[in-house]
Amino acid sequence: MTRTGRPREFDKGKTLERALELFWSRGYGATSIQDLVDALAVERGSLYGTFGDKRRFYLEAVRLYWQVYERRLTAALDTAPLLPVLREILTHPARTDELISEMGTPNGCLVGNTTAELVPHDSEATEIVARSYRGFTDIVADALHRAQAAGEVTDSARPEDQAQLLLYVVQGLSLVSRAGLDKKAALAAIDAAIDGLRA
Amino acid sequence: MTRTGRPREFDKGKTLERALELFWSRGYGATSIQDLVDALAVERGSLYGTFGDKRRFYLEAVRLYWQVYERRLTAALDTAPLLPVLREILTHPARTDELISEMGTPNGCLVGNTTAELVPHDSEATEIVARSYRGFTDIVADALHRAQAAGEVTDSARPEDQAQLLLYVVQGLSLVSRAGLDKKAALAAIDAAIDGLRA
DNA sequence: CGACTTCTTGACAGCTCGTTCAAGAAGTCG
DNA sequence: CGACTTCTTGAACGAGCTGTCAAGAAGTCG
Repeated sequence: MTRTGRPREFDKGKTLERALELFWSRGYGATSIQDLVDALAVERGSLYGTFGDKRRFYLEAVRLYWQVYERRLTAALDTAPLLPVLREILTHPARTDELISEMGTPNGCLVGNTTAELVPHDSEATEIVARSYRGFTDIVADALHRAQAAGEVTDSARPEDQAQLLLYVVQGLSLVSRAGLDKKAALAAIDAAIDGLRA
Repeated sequence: MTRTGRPREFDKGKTLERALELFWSRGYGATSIQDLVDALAVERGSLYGTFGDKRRFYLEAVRLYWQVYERRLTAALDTAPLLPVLREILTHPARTDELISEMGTPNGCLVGNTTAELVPHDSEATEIVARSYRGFTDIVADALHRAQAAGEVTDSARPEDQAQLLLYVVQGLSLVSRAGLDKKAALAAIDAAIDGLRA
């Protein structure tokens, strides 16, 4: 029996979501505990008591991010025709409306950012992002498989390989766009990729 | 006239190259001045006197990286047929043999790594990587233009758009591969991309 | 040789950061 | 109320970092 003590004064879930936004926009290393304390209105000791150290806190945020993204991706791709939706997803890689209020994504894809910053030297982070990538390709490959069967997508390549290629495209777009997004050029490139999938 | 004083005891160019390797493999933030001092066998004061502060040092290394890569890319793409070479470049994004002795690249593409770590909040870094990306797409678009004229590459999309897409693919591959490279899957995805360019 | 310039060395200041911890506050239960 | 548990607060610690600087070494030039 856990004898109940003083109740927590903040919402753990909401706090994790807000920390996710901060980590997302600034990255792991550039987000200090003090930044979190200021933004979350929760003191250091409480953060440590609730979430463990900074690294565990961050990894928990990444897990949440992927969890939400995976659910939205699965839902979005369960439709026909597939290619228009796929195009939309590529151009808005993380339209996770449930999580962030602003229209644009703070800074590309959090999984990609984590890869650049912590992988491969942090093995737990490596496992999380590897699983996320595998999840993405599995979901997309499933959808492409259906779309191939429906005659919408070319079967000149296996769905898994097409999905892997799309993963590269999303992550590349997300990364390169940080240096300044030429929307016209980006859209044209995405269209070229989508056209390459057409049957 | 500059009265000559005590001569420098280390080779500036070689030192920059070795610093590049270190920055490449560990990233900007994770490479401390002490790491550089140990690896380069040059004391702090000399580094500061020769290269300015850490940030300028790093940006100089990135400039060198791109300079070498650009030269090799231009040379490599000046050939026909284009697609086999393009495939090779995608799968070995930074085979800059002149710079590194080992076969594999220390850690993806340094320009991509810089993008993830310093862009957009560092404006000088942003300009460097943006110029590099533009250089890449210019060179590749030129080659694709020739290959389209030769009937090797499909003209269903503009060469610039195809080049932009290839930039995304290289950077995406470079990033995602940090989480563990499934060579079979990666090659198959690249092949799918190359096949999509075929006329 | 002596004046002058530049490079080398490594100690040091100053700062930021992650993490800990003791003291107190806010609950529950008997 | 009093014992017990858990959460809160914020000061303090120690580690690691970047950048500086004074003293000395190694050259050139007159």
